[in-house]
Amino acid sequence: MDTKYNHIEVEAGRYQEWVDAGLFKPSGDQNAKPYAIVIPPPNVTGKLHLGHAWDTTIQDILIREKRMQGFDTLYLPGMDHAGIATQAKVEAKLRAENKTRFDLGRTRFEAEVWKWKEDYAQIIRSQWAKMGLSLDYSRERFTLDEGLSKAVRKVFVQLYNKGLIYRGEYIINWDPELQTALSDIEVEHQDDQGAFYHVRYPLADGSGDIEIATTRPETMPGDVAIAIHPGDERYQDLVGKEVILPLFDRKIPIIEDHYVDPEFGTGMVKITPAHDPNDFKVGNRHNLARLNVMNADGTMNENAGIYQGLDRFVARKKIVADLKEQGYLLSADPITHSVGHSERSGAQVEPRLSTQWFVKMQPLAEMTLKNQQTADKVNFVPTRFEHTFEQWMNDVHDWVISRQLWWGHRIPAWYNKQTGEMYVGEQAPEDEQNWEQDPDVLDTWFSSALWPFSTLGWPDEENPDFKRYFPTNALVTGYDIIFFWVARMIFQGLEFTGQRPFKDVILHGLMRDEQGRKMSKSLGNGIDPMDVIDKYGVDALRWFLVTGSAPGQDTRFSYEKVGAAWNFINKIWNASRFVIMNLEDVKAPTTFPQDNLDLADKWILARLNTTIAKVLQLFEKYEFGEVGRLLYNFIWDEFCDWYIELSKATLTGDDEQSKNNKRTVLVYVLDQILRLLHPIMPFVTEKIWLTMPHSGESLVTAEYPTVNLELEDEKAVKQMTALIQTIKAIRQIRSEANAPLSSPVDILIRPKNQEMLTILQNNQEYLNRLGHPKDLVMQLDLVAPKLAMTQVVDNAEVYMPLSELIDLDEEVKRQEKELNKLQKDIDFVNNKLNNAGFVKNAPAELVAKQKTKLAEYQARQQSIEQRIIELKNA
RNA sequence: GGAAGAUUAGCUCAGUUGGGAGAGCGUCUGCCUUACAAGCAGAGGGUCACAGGUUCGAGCCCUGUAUCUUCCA
Repeated sequence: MDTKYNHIEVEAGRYQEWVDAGLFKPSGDQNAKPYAIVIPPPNVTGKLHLGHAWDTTIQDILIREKRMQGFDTLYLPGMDHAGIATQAKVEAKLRAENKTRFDLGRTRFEAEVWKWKEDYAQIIRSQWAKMGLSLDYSRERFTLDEGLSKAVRKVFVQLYNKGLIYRGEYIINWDPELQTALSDIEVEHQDDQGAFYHVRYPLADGSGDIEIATTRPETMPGDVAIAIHPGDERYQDLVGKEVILPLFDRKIPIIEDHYVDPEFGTGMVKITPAHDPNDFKVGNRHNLARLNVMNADGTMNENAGIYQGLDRFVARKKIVADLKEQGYLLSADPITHSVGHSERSGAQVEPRLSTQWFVKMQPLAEMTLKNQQTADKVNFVPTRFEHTFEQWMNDVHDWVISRQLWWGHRIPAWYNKQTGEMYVGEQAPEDEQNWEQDPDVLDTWFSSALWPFSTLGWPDEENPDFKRYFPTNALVTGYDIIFFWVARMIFQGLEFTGQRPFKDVILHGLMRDEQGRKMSKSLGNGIDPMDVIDKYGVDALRWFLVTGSAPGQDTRFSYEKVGAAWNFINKIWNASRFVIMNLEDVKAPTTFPQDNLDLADKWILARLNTTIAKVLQLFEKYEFGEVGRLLYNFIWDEFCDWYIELSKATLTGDDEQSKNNKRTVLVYVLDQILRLLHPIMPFVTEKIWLTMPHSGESLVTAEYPTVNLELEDEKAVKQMTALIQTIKAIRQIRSEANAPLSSPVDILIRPKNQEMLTILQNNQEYLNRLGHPKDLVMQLDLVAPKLAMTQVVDNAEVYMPLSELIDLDEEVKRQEKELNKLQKDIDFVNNKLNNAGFVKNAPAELVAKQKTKLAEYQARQQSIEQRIIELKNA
């Protein structure tokens, strides 16, 4: 083995071996419990980013742990056709060739996108492989697969027949750049600089003017009324009158509507039903015309008069200039206001009157919220996101599902060429030639909402996968897509399968850059997980992702943190190297020696057992950060720093029996450590495991550690703690006295009692190894040397005579400082014990513990006081 | 306007039934102790944002305030 962990060598070819050996396929064992996770399908046009890396790592950890625990595990891969994103990319490619999709036509364009899709799907698969995901590729799905498309059609038709899908003309969010409808949640609001234009509208009867404030003067040609709040005393005399629309010389009425906020602006607003969602509702109430003044691409149309053909922003400038010139503009005050932008293109969203398909959300939301009151509810981790979800569901709007795109599931609705009659069905009407299919496609999320069951064969409810693995066990994703995806899967799952689609939703946070900013293309601060893997290896990346944060909490990425993960792996690598180098011909560690265990052996086995118990508990609660911390501390601090160091004393000795024992324990603990770590860092653990004696083909299917009550040993832990304290005392004295291990010094120890003396005597080789005394004296009745460094611990006093070297004053100061600290401790404990409430109310165990502590402190205090006197008299 | 999160060591962050505050990185001192110098040993460093409250006991529970962030309208 190399002296350094080399991730390239460790990872090379391994994944393919696993896949070839079929280790990622479900065992299919009918006696085992099923455990299934479906991957959140990445956009087929994209590459995986750190967010994907994060949730797939968590998924893979869960799957690998369950697989090792004997579950029949299915981790199902797949991708999403990502309508808008993919189409946009392919159109951009065509543009570079000076072509548009219209040049190709729908069929050829779709073929072009499929080609594109194949290329990217391959990239994504290779990235999954690099991440080490234990996916069953034989079940890979794509949202546009025939089976999934069938599911989409069935769902659409069924919801339509139930009256939960409808078509109608409403104001929707329109992306003028991509020229498609967007759902509410595809609109991102951001504060933009704009202006509040105050415009004078003359009354038609010449009796004066009114003042209207607007941020969108370009919609003025679409104005059909002026509204005031009913009963607004200031304007009572105006109701029923008309005003003349400036620049357009058109008369429009003044009406009353509750929508108007009399406190805001002038208390009068212009009503433009075709260009504002609120005005649209006002228009409906008052039966006003819907005057659309814009084209789909955001330019002004024929209803805009002389402004026809101008882009909406150009038109705004022009109209403002004209208003000013003709004396209608009273003022223009700069304001910062919230403006909607397309999540995809970034274009300013235009509220647009248009005929679209919608899902009626109210009944679905009610059903979903009701289900959350039952035992079949979906459990969110952390639970606070359950409230986020329910709150959104409580106030959900109808979902615009049609998109004016070519790439996606075509809406299964046909219109009769002669009669205009509409037909909705899973198949085209029989006389298809007389019908025209709706040109639009469905929102991608409409199909991904079905993902947990459509991938398992639904709507064929007899499909063995669906029967066995649905509902799935866990869904892992970022909290940022609770509304987009998680919520929709839940209500579609309930509506169509009658069950929750997954039991638990595990949400992680957002990966931010080193300064805490969101990673984004425009900032160029994104980190490609593949670069991280190239530099540090995927095991380090996985360890960082999963242990570096608390549940649901955002995390800052930094190479430094990944570097720390690398260091840990290197530590494991080298510890393993040590164990393997010392193994001789020790066999596979199926068990550990029951007899002849020394104190250190019993201790490390007990500590291992405690660690296993805690890890198992924490995994159940998805507390990966805590799992990491626990394993890190056990491996580095206890196994490496103590057990391995102590084992050297035995291994360099010549007692063959003890040496063999030691080897067996070393290899047993290492084997258990590798098993514990394998779900998190599969590559390096597999490599090491295969290098050392092992039984079985691969860690992937090896058994996960379980708690073994026989290994518990409180006494050993207590004794070992005392031994460690003593060794630390020696080291501390040496360090304080600038006496490195290489300098020969005598060590004298006065144990507190016979038990401690026995412990020390039994473990003298350990004291020698880690304390390097020239001479080691241990006596119950030891007479402390006058001039010596002293360290008092719970069960012993440790001396290092240094008559020539010691700085007496310094040593007295050091002991006084120690005494000071001790006094504070004593005061603290005394305060508790003197508090009647504490003694009465605190658990007896705790009170007893405090009493023990006090006794120990006082004993140490006495020793130190005595020592100070001796030093002063020296 | 509504909701959620954050505020803990110089920096980045943990801290899960309330019982003497931890890690990584950084800092200081000393070590090539034959697994690892990307390491080892030792040290220093925190009125847990602030103000109240509950409790024998609060980083943790409750109320309020401040600052920052996010989501929704």
